[in-house]
Amino acid sequence: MRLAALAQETRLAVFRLLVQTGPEGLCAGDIQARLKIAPATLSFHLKELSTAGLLKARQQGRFIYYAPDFKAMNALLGYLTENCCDGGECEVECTSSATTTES
Amino acid sequence: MRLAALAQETRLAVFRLLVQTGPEGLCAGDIQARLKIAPATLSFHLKELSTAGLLKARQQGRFIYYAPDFKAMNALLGYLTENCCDGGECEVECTSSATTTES
DNA sequence: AATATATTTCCATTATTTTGGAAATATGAA
DNA sequence: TTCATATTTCCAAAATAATGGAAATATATT
Repeated sequence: MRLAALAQETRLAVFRLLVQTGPEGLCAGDIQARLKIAPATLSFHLKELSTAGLLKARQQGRFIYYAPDFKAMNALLGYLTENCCDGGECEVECTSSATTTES
Repeated sequence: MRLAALAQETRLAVFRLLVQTGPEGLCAGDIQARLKIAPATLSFHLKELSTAGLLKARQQGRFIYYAPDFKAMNALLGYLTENCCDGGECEVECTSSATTTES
């Protein structure tokens, strides 16, 4: 379940960081350094997010880069909009331009 | 955390049912009958959703009606769109008209 | 091959969430 | 007041998830 993958402090933080970073992504070590998470723990969450389809991983040398899968995120938003925002005054709008949201 | 409230099978089912039902809502007993959940369990989840701000409850006689809080749902979608769908090709669109999604 | 670094897997521990029976509370009806 | 129904709270058991140290794996460098 994609929702469940995002519904966890640490994972949401990781995902947000990666969204901010953009499509190039960050390698595990960088994420670790930025968010101060034990390697094993981070690895666990990265797998969780990847399994859910929210992250794409690409190996580069001995680094593994993780980047958000925007398509998946769109699908999730689509699902929520369709199934959980109907019948009502739904008014979601996409700010395609970076809305620089400080942590 | 609102995400966490929705990120649970049973609660998502409850919320979807209520969204389908509309602003009048359903009383606990009806939800219970439809989704076949033990009363104590349902009560627990309803509280969870209410606490998260996703449901509004109104008492009517000895029945308690629960209805989705569409504003809260919009806020959640807004948050996700802002924070988790930036930098990318985000293209969420709201289908304000009922898109009859069968369970 | 030996060494160094990046990341993951293994695994046990701890923490959190979910579940539902039974008792309690609330409201209404007779 | 007594009885019936709706819902919740209490509480303990069961299930699931998160954490991180230590060992394993993978890749690169010398």
